[in-house]
Amino acid sequence: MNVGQVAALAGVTVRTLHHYDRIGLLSPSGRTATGYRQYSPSDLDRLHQVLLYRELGFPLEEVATLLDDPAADPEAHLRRQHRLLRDRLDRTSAMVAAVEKEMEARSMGMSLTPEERFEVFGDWLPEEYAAEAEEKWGDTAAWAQSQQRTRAMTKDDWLRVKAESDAVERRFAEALHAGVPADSERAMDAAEEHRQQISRNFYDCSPEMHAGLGRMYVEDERFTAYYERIAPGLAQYVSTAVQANAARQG
Amino acid sequence: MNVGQVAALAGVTVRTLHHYDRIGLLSPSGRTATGYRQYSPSDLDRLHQVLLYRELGFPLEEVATLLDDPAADPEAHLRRQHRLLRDRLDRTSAMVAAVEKEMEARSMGMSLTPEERFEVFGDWLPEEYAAEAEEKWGDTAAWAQSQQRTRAMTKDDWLRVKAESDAVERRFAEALHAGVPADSERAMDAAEEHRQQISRNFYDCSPEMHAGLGRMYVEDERFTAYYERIAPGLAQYVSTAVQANAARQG
DNA sequence: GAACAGCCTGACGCAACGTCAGGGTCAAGC
DNA sequence: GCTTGACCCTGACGTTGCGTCAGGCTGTTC
Repeated sequence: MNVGQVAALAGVTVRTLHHYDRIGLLSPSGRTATGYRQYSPSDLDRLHQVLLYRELGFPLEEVATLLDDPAADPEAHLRRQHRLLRDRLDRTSAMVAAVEKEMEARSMGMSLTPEERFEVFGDWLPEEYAAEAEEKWGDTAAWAQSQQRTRAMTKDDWLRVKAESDAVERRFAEALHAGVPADSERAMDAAEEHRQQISRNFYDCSPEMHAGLGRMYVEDERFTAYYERIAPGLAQYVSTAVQANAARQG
Repeated sequence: MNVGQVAALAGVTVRTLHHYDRIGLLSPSGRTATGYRQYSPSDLDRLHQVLLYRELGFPLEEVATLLDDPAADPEAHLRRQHRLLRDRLDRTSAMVAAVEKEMEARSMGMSLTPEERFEVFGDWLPEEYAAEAEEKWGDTAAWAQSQQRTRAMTKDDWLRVKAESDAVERRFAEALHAGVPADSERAMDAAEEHRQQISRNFYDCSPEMHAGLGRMYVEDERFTAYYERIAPGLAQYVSTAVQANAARQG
């Protein structure tokens, strides 16, 4: 097949295929004597994968590394795509629900607080993050353990985990609001609860690892944003409490 | 509120807010004496809308025209956002189903045809298109009529409409495959059926309007791609048949 | 009053293409 | 065998939506 046909089949432009060729993401396996690109069935396979990952928001360079990884078999890709798509499904449902909530509120003549309205953008951990996390920690024991446990979780398990973490986040927020110092006993106790929660639900989280997480809460702006959305100053607060707790343990 | 706080609340970067200010999409309603941006609650409202439309894939310039349209009240935006989100939900479900189908096929040791695998990218009419269509035809009587009728449609109605149009597309494809000329009686009859289908389900489609549609099938590459995915050469075939039929009527 | 986080305005960089420009190629029809 | 029109090629520049410094003011805190 030549470019035009492939483009029509896949619903992309010819220019896009040229681009993928240029950057080495998808080079047709052959050329005619006159230089026309010739796409084989396996090229179409690859294009299909590329488009799925692209749709999920992956940068093309990352798509290339994913697809060129010899350790990742086709089924692994399918499983990952399936998981990411379900994540998106959940996220979109949440947004639909949020819009419906707002419509309802409006029709009753009331309006929501800004926090409530931005909430849905907050329940994040979107596709991009999942991929980055895997790249960062994919080869650690903790990641493997976490993957194993979360794979076995049912919907109910997830709700329970979410409720647990909401609760500990509330404890932090209340302590902050009450003016309790972040390195106080009370805050450190919440931090310890946080650590044990992670250990129970995801992976064995040592105080050292927990301290590392704590640092990330202020260094990675997405984590910062997550906590700041719950309460201003909470990211720094949790970070300090977690690190103080780690020091106390050690 | 100043930039940093708004950014944390909404889960975007400060740079993004600067950008929105620069392009006039969202300018804070005030500045301090020293030039600091000050965001009011209504600025937050607008930001919320912006982020929703952005999430749905609208270019920022279009978001601006949407939000600055004095004729569009907040509820209209909510309704549109709701519709677009549900479209995305349907589309994502379809993709999940497609991946599951492929996983199943693989586990049984068989593989799908390329057409089957790209199908899901094909059932298009995504968010962007809906917006463009409205911009193009939003002020025509046909558009209003179509909006009115489609609003009243149930899920079952949609399935029926989809089945009808699939059937007429198959008639075209079979005629093409059989080598029947596009301006033959048989092809023109299919075209006439197509026109009446549009008139029944969407808006009164005169032969002239139908001829215009026909031209678009070869001029707009997305329509072309749609028909080409059913069968190679079908876009041109349908276009010719539709225009020949219009000439026959006139 | 010194330190440090937070804000400002340029200005350049980048990803993923869109969009010509200028020029060969292929199939169909005369 | 020649034209015509659709299709292909390779540059090369343009666009969107920010990221990422750089260089400099502001505001709070100890």
